[in-house]
Amino acid sequence: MSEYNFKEIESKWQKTWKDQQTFKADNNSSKPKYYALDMFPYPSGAGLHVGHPLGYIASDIIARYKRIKGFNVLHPMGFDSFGLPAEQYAMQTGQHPAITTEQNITRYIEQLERVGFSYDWSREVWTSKPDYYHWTQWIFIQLFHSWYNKETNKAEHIDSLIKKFEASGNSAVKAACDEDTASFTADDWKKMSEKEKSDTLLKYRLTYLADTMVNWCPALGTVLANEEVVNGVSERGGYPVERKKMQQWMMRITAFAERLLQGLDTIDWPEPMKDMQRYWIGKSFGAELNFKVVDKDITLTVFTTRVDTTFGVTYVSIAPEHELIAELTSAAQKAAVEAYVTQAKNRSERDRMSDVKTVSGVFTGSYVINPFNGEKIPLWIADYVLAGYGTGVVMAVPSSDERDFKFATHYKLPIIAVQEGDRTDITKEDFDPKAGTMVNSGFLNGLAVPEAIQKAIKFAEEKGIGKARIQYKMRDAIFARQRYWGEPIPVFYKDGIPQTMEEKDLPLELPQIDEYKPTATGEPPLGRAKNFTYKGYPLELSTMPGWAGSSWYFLRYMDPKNITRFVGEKAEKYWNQVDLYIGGAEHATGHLFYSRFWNMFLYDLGLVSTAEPFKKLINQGMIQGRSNFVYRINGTNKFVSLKLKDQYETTALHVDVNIVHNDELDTEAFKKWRPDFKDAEFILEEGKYICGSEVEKMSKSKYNVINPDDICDRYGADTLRMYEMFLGPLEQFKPWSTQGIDGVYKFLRKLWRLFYNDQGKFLVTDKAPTPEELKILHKTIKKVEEDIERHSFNTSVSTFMVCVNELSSLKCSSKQVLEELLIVLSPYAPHITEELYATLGHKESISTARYPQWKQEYMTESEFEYPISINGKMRAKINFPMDMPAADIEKQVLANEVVQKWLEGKAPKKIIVVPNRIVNVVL
RNA sequence: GCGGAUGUGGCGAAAUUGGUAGACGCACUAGACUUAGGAUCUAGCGCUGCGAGGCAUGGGGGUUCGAGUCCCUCCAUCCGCACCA
Repeated sequence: MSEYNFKEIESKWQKTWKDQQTFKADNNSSKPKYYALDMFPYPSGAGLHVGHPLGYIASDIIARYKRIKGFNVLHPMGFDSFGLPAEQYAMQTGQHPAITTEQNITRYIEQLERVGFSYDWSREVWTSKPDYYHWTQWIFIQLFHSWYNKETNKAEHIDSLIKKFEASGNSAVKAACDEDTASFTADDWKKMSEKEKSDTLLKYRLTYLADTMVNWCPALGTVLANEEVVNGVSERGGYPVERKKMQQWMMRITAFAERLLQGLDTIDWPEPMKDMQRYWIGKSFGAELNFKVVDKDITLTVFTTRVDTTFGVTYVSIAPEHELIAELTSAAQKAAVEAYVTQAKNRSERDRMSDVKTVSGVFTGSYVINPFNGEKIPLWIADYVLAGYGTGVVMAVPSSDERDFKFATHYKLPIIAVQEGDRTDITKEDFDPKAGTMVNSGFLNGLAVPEAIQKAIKFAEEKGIGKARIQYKMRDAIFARQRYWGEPIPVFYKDGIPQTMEEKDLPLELPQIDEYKPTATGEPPLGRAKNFTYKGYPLELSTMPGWAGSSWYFLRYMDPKNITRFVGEKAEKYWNQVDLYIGGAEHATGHLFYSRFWNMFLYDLGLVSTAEPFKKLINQGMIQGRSNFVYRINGTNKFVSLKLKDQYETTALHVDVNIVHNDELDTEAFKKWRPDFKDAEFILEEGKYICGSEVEKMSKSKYNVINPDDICDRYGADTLRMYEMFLGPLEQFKPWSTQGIDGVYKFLRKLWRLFYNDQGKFLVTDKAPTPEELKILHKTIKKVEEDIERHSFNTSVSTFMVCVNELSSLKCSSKQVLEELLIVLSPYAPHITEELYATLGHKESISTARYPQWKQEYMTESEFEYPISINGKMRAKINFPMDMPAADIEKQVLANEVVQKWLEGKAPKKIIVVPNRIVNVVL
């Protein structure tokens, strides 16, 4: 072969790897293990674009690197194949989502294989396959039969809770449970009916049914999770979303709040990612305080982080959704309150968000007593109070809280300063509510804020009017969607009591239905299934949300074919934990959070060996598209070039980036692109039509999608891989551009020419390497190893380029040198290195080679060229032996004539010699 | 508003613990070889100046013999959260 024929080479090796199962991971290996994982994709109809493989290439480099470093590597791929788009498509066309999904996956696999990933395809999982969701359902059942014991601080089987109830009721039980759980004795428990017992236990189960306010999307006919609602409309489709009370399956993730928070300190994740999760959990320290309602037998409890300001409370405000509002409203205020509550409830999420600045509220007519000073203060309803956080009741301290201040000013409520520097009437800029010492605050006067808080809590606890409390922002997760294309929930209802199916009867397969829409009576699509029952009882009609299957798939890869367990014990112990997880930062509060939750739960049950599923996480940045535009003069079929467009009234239109080269439009191709442009005319600048450009998300509708197959056709997979790495730091967001891909392609051809000249003559010899060649090689081995360990892939590509340039200008032909270079390069460019490695006479794949050990002795220099700086300016360069003492260097520097010239006869104040770095002369 | 990230040539970017800023690649310029070149090779390429030199890492200030790197401050862009008491 005289030319670098990447097409032939790549298809040959991809076939060989597949046939010989080169990358099959071994579950019975004595080697150390390494688990490198990509976030598996949702297979969309559009196929892969060049942005998808970015993270996959990085993890593949690491997987291949670890293999030649002697690890047994698990590097799997699969598909998150339940999801809304396939279902939407089914609703429009009637095609079963399973068919759509399978077609898309087939296409994804084809595309992935062309890039030459070293996946162990024998472990492929799809979340929509019954043999997979069997175990998703099984985990759901385990959650249902568990509760969270705050004493042992872990999840336990529900039986241990029932025993406690039987022995002594629930008063001594410390558990994560619903807020409204009433207390009962052992006798009460025994007297309860089946239904009552079931209802009680639901308040403790880790997955439970509850009436909650949900985000209901009428257009999609389903509830949505908070993170699926963006700006008051659905993330997918952009349909309006409203608040609605519905009975839903929930996951008691809040039980794990503290451990999910603490666990962050034990894992190697990007700090911004941890911060997002910390913020999502939203832990705050504070206290609850009781406010007795005047003339009523009601006490309202508030949560506050600033008990120290209690003397400054001038009113108490309550959320419009609060259950006690009717009881708390006086006859005189009844009409006003009802009107306000109705209006507040009907306000959509979107209105509320776009309108955070307006204050609104209404007086209830009731008063409460400030527990610190016994003063009577009014009780207001205000929609800035959230029903779902804390107790839904807030003590308002206008002098120290921005919102309370606004509200008090608006409704002319009194304001009492409780700290030095507090504002009482006008808004002061630079107001720090934690700075001043306490005033007007009885026993707290003169204290600084932290001490005042401690003293106030102590006071409240002693008086029995309140206590310290830790509050989290995080809410329990809704675990049901009224959709078809998801895991059926393995629950049936016997006399209205929810029960889980027997494990031996799993999986509960998705039934066939004739249409994928909700039923006429508003039931989910599963309501259309015939005989959808279990033991004669009706089954749950909701399905699981999208994150169910993805919350544990990393465990299934360890033992994907196991039919008796979600993962075999031995396999789980061996693979243990994902060593490196690469994926997008957009999953911070979704997938990554839920996966940690499920894994921690399984850990409590002794089913997995590590509490945290992902030891190290890297976020790859998104590759954006670069769109091109043409400018059509309004009302004509004339197009004007970029610089001249301001002289006309024009409309910018996206143009297919494939008919634009370096922003110059191929006008002939443009005329053929779409029929209505057949007769297009152009106003050119300097004989060219120049297009405008913009960086946007890659999408079909913007005609800016670059397909990896096209790059593979033109330059080959090895070039694609190296170029994507060369583009810049992995974490960075960057627009796709092929400017520069030639440089990478040239590099690979240059590498090829080290082995074969233009006539196809094999150049490699058994000649002993020269010291210079060894130095170049070993510098490269060391640098690339360091780069991979710190995930700086872009600099490695540069290192390889320098190495090949230098070897080629030395006309290096040494087999020893070239072979070691190939091994080091193989994770980046697996096909070409595999081919060349074979031409050196190897029968085994290069992935079985060992990463060469770099040796300092080849790199050691005898001399170092010192830059000499005078007063911080570089003025000369002088060579000195590596181990020369600083004092000798000093003397010789002063004797140097160039230095003398710059010194102009003056004696230096001091001379700083940094060995093997620099000599600095200070005048 | 709160939290986070980023800012270096015409462009993508390097600079790992403060030590010759701009490695490597693209684009560009000149030359060589060639019937030709979207091939290959050689050289040049931050700005400014004829030159010695001077000026340059978003702006301003500081620490240091020495700052892209550390500290203060301001600005711009992007991302996440957003009435969380």
